[in-house]
Amino acid sequence: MTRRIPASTIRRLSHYLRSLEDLEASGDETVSSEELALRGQTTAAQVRKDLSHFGSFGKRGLGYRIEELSARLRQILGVDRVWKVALIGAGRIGSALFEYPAFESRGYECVAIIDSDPAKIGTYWSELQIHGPDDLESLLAELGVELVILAVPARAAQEMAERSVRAGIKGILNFAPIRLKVPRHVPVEDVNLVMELEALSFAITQHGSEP
Amino acid sequence: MTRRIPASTIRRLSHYLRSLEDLEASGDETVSSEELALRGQTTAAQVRKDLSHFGSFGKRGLGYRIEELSARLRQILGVDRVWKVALIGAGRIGSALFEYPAFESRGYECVAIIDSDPAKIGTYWSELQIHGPDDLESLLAELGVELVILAVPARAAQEMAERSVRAGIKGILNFAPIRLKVPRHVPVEDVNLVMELEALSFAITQHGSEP
DNA sequence: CGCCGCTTGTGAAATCCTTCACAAGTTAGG
DNA sequence: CCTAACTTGTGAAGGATTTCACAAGCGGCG
Ligand SMILES: NC(=O)c1ccc[n+]([C@@H]2O[C@H](COP(=O)([O-])OP(=O)(O)OC[C@H]3O[C@@H](n4cnc5c(N)ncnc54)[C@H](O)[C@@H]3O)[C@@H](O)[C@H]2O)c1
Ligand SMILES: NC(=O)c1ccc[n+]([C@@H]2O[C@H](COP(=O)([O-])OP(=O)(O)OC[C@H]3O[C@@H](n4cnc5c(N)ncnc54)[C@H](O)[C@@H]3O)[C@@H](O)[C@H]2O)c1
Repeated sequence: MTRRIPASTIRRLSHYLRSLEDLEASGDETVSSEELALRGQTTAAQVRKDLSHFGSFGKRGLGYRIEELSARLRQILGVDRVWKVALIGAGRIGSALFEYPAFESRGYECVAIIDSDPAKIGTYWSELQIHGPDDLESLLAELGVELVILAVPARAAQEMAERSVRAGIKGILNFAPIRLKVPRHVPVEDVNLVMELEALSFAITQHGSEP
Repeated sequence: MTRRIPASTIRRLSHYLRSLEDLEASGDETVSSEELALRGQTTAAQVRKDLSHFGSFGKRGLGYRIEELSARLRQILGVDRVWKVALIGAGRIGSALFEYPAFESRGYECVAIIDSDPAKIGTYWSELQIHGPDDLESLLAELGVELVILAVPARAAQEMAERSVRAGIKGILNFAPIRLKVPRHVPVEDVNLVMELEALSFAITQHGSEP
């Protein structure tokens, strides 16, 4: 039942989970694929197919038990536990991310901050002291860091990625606008603002010329 | 020749454009689909197919003239001109974005900042005075704003989106973790950090259980 | 208990996207 | 001018994902 899962399915699973958390708050017990589809900008069939990749969690005639399904989704997405994260690059985007509460409330706990700026090294963000990059490998390894958020300038990103991999981390969220070269077993998610804007301007331009 | 274009094609086009800009700097005159594929983490056939959606820009036996192709890509992506952008929400993520230089250097010019915090209204970021949300519609319309970057809390996002649309804007880059409901002709790109992290933890979890 | 209305899970069909494979241009060189 | 070496542009094939459509399970009610 669990073969190769489309990336788009995973993104939708995240959506479903958020919808379920909203529903949980509002007291309902069950939800149908129809309702979930409505909130997720997709179709009921798609919801059922997405879920069917991982098993069958619903009851015919009734729908899905909200609590049960959200627990199951958390398990599938791997967010039924706390992930230890290191932030590399304590600049503008790094500080916005560090203070973003959704971060921690979703189970991503920042346990280390690393920056190369001598003016920042040694200072504290909340309880966390900012470290220089020299002892990156041992620091990450000792703390058991699994995820790295890379928010350094593009020219430093490849090196920091390689050193993080050497420290044994398991995945990278990369904000630098370059394609990182890392071993195949280390997943990388890229966040690229300029690309998002270009997708927008394309869509707008297209729209004007083709009604 | 230009039918419905896959979203993935557009993302790759952005990549090609960045690669071409690198190549431009390094003096070469032409580039092959092979070379472009190498840099873009894709295949030569994919590059040619992507481009063929929009016409034929290469010379057989030779490849693509770098300058010409990058100009053409800029045209296709709609970045051969300056887009006027408004930033709504001058908080942590808003300020990181405002100071991000890639922004302006790629033709996205911030011409207005809007925030509801009385302590921020009236203050300046660089040359730009922060406005309150009261006169949002007239402000955006007068300035001819086409793109909005929405960086307000989730609960305020839908309202700000609707008012921006009423002001005549043409697209939204949305950082709030909700699905905006806007007219079909207004494209929205969502940036959702938590979803990216969940994709990572899924990939990692999966990897462990299925070698 | 049996029927009804509802909703899931899932093969099969349809659609969308990528890869293949090759005819046809292009340049260089003899 | 002819051939060799390259490289594009593109139908057709192949693969992946989405949509369709319906059998089958479930709860409620008479
Ligand atoms: N600011 C944004 O809105 C934004 C948006 C999208 C992407 N990005 C990307 O995110 C990255 C960071 O952007 P920023 O705006 O926060 O830049 P920034 O200059 O504000 O911060 C970068 C930080 O990284 C530190 N640094 C530099 N080299 C380092 C190294 N080798 N090891 C550890 N730390 C190092 C610097 O000291 C600085 O504190 C860049 O790649 C940028 O392109 C930024
Ligand atoms: N901080 C991050 O790293 C991060 C990452 C991803 C997404 N986000 C999302 O981006 C949005 C902003 O996050 P943030 O961390 O910058 O929050 P923030 O609280 O630092 O900033 C939000 C700003 O919006 C202003 N605001 C509130 N209501 C407004 C309204 N109606 N009109 C105009 N301005 C209004 C506030 O005064 C504040 O300045 C949120 O939706 C958040 O979920 C943040």
